[in-house]
Amino acid sequence: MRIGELAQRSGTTTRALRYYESQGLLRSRRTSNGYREYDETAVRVVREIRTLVTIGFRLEDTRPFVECLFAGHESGDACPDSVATYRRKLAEIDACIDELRAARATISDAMAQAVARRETTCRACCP
Amino acid sequence: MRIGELAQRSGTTTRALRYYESQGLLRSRRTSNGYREYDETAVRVVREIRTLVTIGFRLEDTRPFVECLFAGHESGDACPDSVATYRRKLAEIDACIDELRAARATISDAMAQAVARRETTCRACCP
DNA sequence: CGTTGCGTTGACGTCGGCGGCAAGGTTTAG
DNA sequence: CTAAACCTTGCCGCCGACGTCAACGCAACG
Repeated sequence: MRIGELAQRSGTTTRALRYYESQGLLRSRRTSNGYREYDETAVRVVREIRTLVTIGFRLEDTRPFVECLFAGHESGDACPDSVATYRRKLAEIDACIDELRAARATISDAMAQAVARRETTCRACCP
Repeated sequence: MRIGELAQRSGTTTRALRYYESQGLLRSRRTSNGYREYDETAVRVVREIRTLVTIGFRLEDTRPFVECLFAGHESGDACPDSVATYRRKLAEIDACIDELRAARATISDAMAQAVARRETTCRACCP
C-alpha cells in the first residue's frame, strides 16, 4: 500500500510517517515512480509506535519495539530490549509522579498559608 | 544593584533576567550609561519566579505572583489571582498524576504479559 | 594606555514531533 | 483533456526558557 493508505489504516498522517522514516523507525520500498510502498508489517509497526507514543513514550523509546517487529516477532515487546524499555519507562513515570506529588504538597501548603494569612488580615481590618 | 549582582543574589543568570524583563515579569531603571539598575524588590521578585518555576510553574503562571509583589504586598501569594493560580496548578498536577498512573498501569500490564509470553515460549522450546 | 570584566542589543540554536507550504511529478476519474 | 487527488523533496514555523555567540560600549585597575 502507499503512504496515504498506511496513514489512514494506522491512524496518523503522511507527514508523521515520513518523519518516522527519517528517524529510521519505518522502512519502505519504492515503486518505479518513486512512491513509497508498504506491506502489512508497516501497519503493525506504526500502530505500535502510535500506541506507545500516546501512552507517553518518546519516539526514540519506541525503537526497540519497532526493531523487534522488524526482526519478525509477533509482538513488539517480545524482545529483551523492549522489556528493558518498559522497566525504564516505569521508573521514569514513578520518578515523575514523585516529583509531582512533592510539588503538589508544596503548593498545597503554600496555598493554605496564604489563605490563612488573608483571613487573619481580614479579621484585623474588620474586627 | 546591576544585573550581574541580581543574577548572583537570586541564583540565576543575566540572560534569564533579561528574558524575564522581555516578558514583562521584571522591571528596571536605567543608569545614564544604559545599565539596568534594580532595587531590593527585584531580588524578591526573581526569587519568587525561580521558586515557582522550579516547582513546575510555567513562566507565564508566575505573573500573578510577580504582579502581587509589585503591588506592594508582603508575599507573592497574598492576592486572589495568585491563589487562583495555585488552585489551577493543583488541578493540572492532579490530572497529570492521573494520566501517569493510567500509563503506568498500561505499561505494567503489557510488561507482565510480555514476560509471561516469553516464559511459555521458553518452556515450549526447552521442555 | 592596554587589558580585563562588566554591561548593551540582536539574532540564531536547542529539543521533539510534527504542521504547513511550495513546486513539482503521477495517476485516475469523468 | 483536464481537474482532482495522490505522491515527491525541502525548508520554515512552532512551543518554552533560555544558551551562546557577535559586536559593540563603558569602567576600573595597574
